[in-house]
Amino acid sequence: MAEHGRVRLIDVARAANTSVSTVSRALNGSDLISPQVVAHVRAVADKLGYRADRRAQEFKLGRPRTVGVTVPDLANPFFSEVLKGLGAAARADGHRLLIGESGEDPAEELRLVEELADHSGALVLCSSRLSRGGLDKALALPVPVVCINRTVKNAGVVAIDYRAASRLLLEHLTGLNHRRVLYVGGPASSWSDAERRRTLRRTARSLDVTLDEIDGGWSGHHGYEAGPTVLRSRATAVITFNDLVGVGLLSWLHDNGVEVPAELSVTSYDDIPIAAYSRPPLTSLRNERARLGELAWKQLAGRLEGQDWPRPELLTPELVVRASTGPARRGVRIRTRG
Amino acid sequence: MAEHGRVRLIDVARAANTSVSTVSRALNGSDLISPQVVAHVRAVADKLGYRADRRAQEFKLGRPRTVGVTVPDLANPFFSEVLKGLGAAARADGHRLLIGESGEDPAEELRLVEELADHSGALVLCSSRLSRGGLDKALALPVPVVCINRTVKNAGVVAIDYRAASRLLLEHLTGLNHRRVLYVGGPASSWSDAERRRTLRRTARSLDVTLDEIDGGWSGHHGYEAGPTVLRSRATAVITFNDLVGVGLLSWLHDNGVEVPAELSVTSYDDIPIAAYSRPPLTSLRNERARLGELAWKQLAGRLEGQDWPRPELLTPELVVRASTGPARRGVRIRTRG
DNA sequence: TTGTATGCGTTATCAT
DNA sequence: ATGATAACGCATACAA
Repeated sequence: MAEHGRVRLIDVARAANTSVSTVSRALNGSDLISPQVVAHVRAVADKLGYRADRRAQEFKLGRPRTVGVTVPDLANPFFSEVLKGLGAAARADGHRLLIGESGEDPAEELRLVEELADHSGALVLCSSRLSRGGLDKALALPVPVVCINRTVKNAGVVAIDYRAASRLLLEHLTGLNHRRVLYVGGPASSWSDAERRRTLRRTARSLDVTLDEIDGGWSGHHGYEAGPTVLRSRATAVITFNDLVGVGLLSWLHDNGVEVPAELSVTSYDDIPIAAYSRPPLTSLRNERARLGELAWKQLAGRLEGQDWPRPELLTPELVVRASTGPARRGVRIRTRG
Repeated sequence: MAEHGRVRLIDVARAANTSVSTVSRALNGSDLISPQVVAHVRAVADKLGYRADRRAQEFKLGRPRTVGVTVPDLANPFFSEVLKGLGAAARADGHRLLIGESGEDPAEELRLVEELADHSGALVLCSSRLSRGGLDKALALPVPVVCINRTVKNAGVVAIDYRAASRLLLEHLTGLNHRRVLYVGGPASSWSDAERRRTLRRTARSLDVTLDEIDGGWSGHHGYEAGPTVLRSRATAVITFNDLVGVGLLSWLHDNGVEVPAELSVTSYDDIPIAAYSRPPLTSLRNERARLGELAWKQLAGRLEGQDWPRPELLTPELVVRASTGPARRGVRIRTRG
């Protein structure tokens, strides 16, 4: 009967001696159809191994039930967790995730966004590295957009409350008598990095802390390579862009005989799993990453139903104190070797 | 002109005073059309902000240019790297990635696979946790399937050569005079774990090494929790299922005053980035994860063009020796405290 | 070189 | 309760 590769509705209809409409209705559980026919059609469909062509269905029905997502780096557990939350929430509502990784490259992210928009009914930009202009282009696309960790108008926004985050970090450090703190920054195009810097500066001022800043990056080797500069600084505590950078820095400090936290305290944002297993375990800011994804979908779902964008949602992190932070050393640094 | 939300081909045709076919051809660069018309149509399309409905295009053209992928755990850098390689290769050939995460759950993976198959033209199962029967169902789907790190018939196969891997590991350890080795295993449904056990046993026998095994898992806390059991064992060296487990174990050992590698050597599979930054840095097996993804796509691409499945491809890992392995201790364990 | 008409697989509208 | 048919947006075989 089915001489095509795939069994179609019409094949089932023929085999069941009825019409495509009847088969369609029977399979979709329409109530205006006789139970016997439904049973019969179901049986025939099963026998033939019929599977509805979901693409054709969605094409006919309208908007694709697919959510396009961009992340800067799939290997960063922060983003994996966001994707988990987003994926679970979206799937609960019958949607799938089309994922693209920009490799921290704004130009690539823009290409990605346009490609994804062509196949998705909605877009989520995770920690977008897009330029202002790139973001405008993304928002001009004919699909609703939610930004995670970046504030924009005319879009959904879900973000970590970095103001609260930076305050937690600095208050913890001042409580340990640190007065001179160094921030090892993240990727240049990162809004999160800019925001961390802004809130750190502001809070540092209010707490009478001297804040120095250097450029860093997003991964372990950026932290490792920042080692020498960190050592030259006069700071007694370091805040790194994220845990990956923090762990890399810890590694360099160990390799060069700098005792943590006796000589230098290290702390960071995100609290990904390895923060607990690093040596020493890293004091870090825990955030509800999966929740970020979940809320992003909630905003999209509402928007797709015609509602207005809600107000930006800010998630407050929680400080997890571990062994990498301790009382500020007094006076000059003790060098144990090197 | 466009009273629908979206600008369609026919809207452009009307605005350009021509027909849909001409517009279609002009936009797709058909050669049998006059340059002036092409220019005119292009201009009109741009002015109207026309974007082709890629879904309709693909629907019309046939097979969806989407590759469905399942991974057990998005947060494991091993899988992120595979996804990077796969995504890059697929995208270079005009395909996208539909990603699903099973959360290490075979039943969930099966649901996922069927859902993904409905929207994809091909499937890649990464370290599938599917039961034998589940796998059969997956292979019966009307799309070609490639398995990464799992061997099956009638499908593409790309995997790490665990035989070579286990040999590298054990020869390294015997070179350091270890004669009693403990393997801390992975998830029960993992083919990779079974394969690691099988090849370790076999190689251990040939090298006259006593191999003990305990159950573990896939993440840091599995390693941490294996600590007490590891300590009770008489082994002088431990091999963990992967680096995440290894790092967790290292953390427990440190917390409990066991010196690595003086008292116990620890080594592992995968060499994810944190292996280099753990304390001590972890001796591990580096593999070309991104390449796994790349090769998976190559096999799929060939298959989609009608070729037969090629022979399974095995990637040989490389041992990266770091500070977590050293000469076997002699006699009983020295307890520094506890 | 361009336009008209058909079909991809499905759902929904309109008859019956 | 069921069947014939139009339509979703596009590409293309065929006609002109």
